[in-house]
Amino acid sequence: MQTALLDWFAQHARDLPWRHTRDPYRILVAELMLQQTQVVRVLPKYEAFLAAFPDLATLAAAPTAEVIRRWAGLGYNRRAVNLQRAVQMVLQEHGGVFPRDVVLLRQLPGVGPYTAGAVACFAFEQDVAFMDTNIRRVLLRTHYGAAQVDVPGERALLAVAERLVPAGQGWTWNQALMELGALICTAATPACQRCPVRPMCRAYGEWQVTDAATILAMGAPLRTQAAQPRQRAAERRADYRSETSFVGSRRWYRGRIVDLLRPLPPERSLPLAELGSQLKPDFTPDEMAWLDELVQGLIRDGLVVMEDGAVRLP
DNA sequence: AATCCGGGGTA
DNA sequence: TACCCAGGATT
Repeated sequence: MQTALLDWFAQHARDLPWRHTRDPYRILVAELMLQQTQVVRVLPKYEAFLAAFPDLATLAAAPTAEVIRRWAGLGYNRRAVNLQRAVQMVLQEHGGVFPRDVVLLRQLPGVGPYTAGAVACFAFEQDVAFMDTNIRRVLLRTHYGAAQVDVPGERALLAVAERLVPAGQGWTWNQALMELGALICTAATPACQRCPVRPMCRAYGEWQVTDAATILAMGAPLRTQAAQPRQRAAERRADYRSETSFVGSRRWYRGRIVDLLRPLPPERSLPLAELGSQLKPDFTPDEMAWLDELVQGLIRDGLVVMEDGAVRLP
């Protein structure tokens, strides 16, 4: 499996900016931006952000409001605050030298199991294993097949990932796994016909059998594609259901508030009542409690500060 | 283990 | 509409 995937990656890897550096600061910026956010949407923001904050010290010293402004369009604005706090911690608690150990990396705000492993691997080229949505999907299919039952837990899957990392090639291997998940072994309609590890993929074998059985039973004409999974319970995240009508949701209003505060000149703040009326045209005083609760949440996240009943970016 | 946290693209 | 995306923090 290793050789086939590494050869494929050498041929088909996308040219992504964060693959040209081993600077842990630049890697961390990329990984924070990429949390739950597609590569194509990070691409236009990444270089612009680094142009504004070229190094760790610049970002650490910048006004948080400016960091939040530069984060516009990426979503999950807490990540911007976490990122700045993380580099401030590197500066203050590690003398400006990025920790290499995943246990220490893990202590930085906004850095969980995935990001700690990714920084250790992609910045410091350590042969570590970690799990993201791409790697998880690829390994589930290759090693556990198409079945939706008896899916392994995260521990077992991580153990599989660790066993696969080729010595001395952790960087390329993990990039390749993620690239395969992003380009070939996609969630809805995997392009098995172009997959370099198809011969050793358990799911592909099972889909072939399913396809053949269908042909026998139905007399269906031969298809060029193997049968595809109709649903993937194990890969499904918890909060997909009823996320309909995002507009008007709490998350949506949080985003609107930050959007309203972003263009304000430095140190200018917006009275709560004014914020309410800008948020929704028919804003009434009895909705003030609702607005205040919303703002309190943003304050807890470090995205907003309030003084004298007026709010602004920190 | 469940929820919350943005936003935009796609079938 | 439902799904999906280089996850993390909180409870």
